[in-house]
Amino acid sequence: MDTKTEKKYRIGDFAEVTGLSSPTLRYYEKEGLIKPHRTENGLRYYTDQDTDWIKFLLHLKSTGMTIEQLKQYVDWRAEGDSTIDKRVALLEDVRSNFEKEFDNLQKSWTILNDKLDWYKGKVNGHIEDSESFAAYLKRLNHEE
Amino acid sequence: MDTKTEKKYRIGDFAEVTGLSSPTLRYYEKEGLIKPHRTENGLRYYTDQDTDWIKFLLHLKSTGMTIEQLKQYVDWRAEGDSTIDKRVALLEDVRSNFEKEFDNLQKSWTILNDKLDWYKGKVNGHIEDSESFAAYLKRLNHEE
DNA sequence: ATTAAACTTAAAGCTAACTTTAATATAAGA
DNA sequence: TCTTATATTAAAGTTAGCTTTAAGTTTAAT
Repeated sequence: MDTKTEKKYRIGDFAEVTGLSSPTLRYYEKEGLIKPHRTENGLRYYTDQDTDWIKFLLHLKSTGMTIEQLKQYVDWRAEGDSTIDKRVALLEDVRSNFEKEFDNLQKSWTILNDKLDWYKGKVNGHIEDSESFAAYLKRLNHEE
Repeated sequence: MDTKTEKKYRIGDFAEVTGLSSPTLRYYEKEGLIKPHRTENGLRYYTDQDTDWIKFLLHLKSTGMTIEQLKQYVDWRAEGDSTIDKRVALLEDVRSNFEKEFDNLQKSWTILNDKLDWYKGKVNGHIEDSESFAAYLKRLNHEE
């Protein structure tokens, strides 16, 4: 009566599922971020639960968490519910840094767009050829 | 009748102004991103125009432009108006990549926040202890 | 005039996050 | 059964973007 036959992925298939390479998966394992299962012959295999974790891990990574921080997170998780506060504190710290960086990025995006507008204005002549980009930004109130 | 006495910054002061280190400024110079002036004794100095350029460069950098791409941009700029199309194309390419990455970051930010909410719900008991994070995301319609 | 801080160069070193290599073993399909 | 794909390990190599070092020179303040 097996209520749920778990799908098993070998490293190559799991690499496709996650968008990572096999060497990267082995690297993450070596760094302690994943713990795949093994067949009786010693081959790695991964399950759908591992997929969930990898996806979450990749989101954390793109918010700026380093491998080392992720490792810390994994270790705390393995210790159980007594470390929830630490995990929350870590994630809140990551979020706070990320938000700062995110604001910077928005600013940079604005400046990049301004520059493209400036080029276009220059090319079809509705911005004075003599108006510097710095002056243009000042006029838009986008300078720092 | 000197209509405008330009302020001159030595590398250490310019480092403070830009938030970069002196070695980084020398490195950027070696890579062809800046061309400071020199005193008669060979010391570098920078002007307010250089500040504008560095600020813009740092914005481009944070949108994902590499040193190499910045160097290309600088070279084209030095060639004059005939390369405006190339520069615009480069910046548009950078913008497009940036926008994709930005969407990802927004998604990651959402997931990070969901995780923190999940932890909080778990701790003060209004999320079933048995509800996995994956299930929680599904309930919020935030899964991939 | 002296001294300390700041500058000069070229080259080597560092860090994060992989990627590649080499030599070998296991597994899956015809 | 044979062949080919995929797996195994440990270790070395790569890349971007700086940072540090070493040995000497210039500047600024006392």
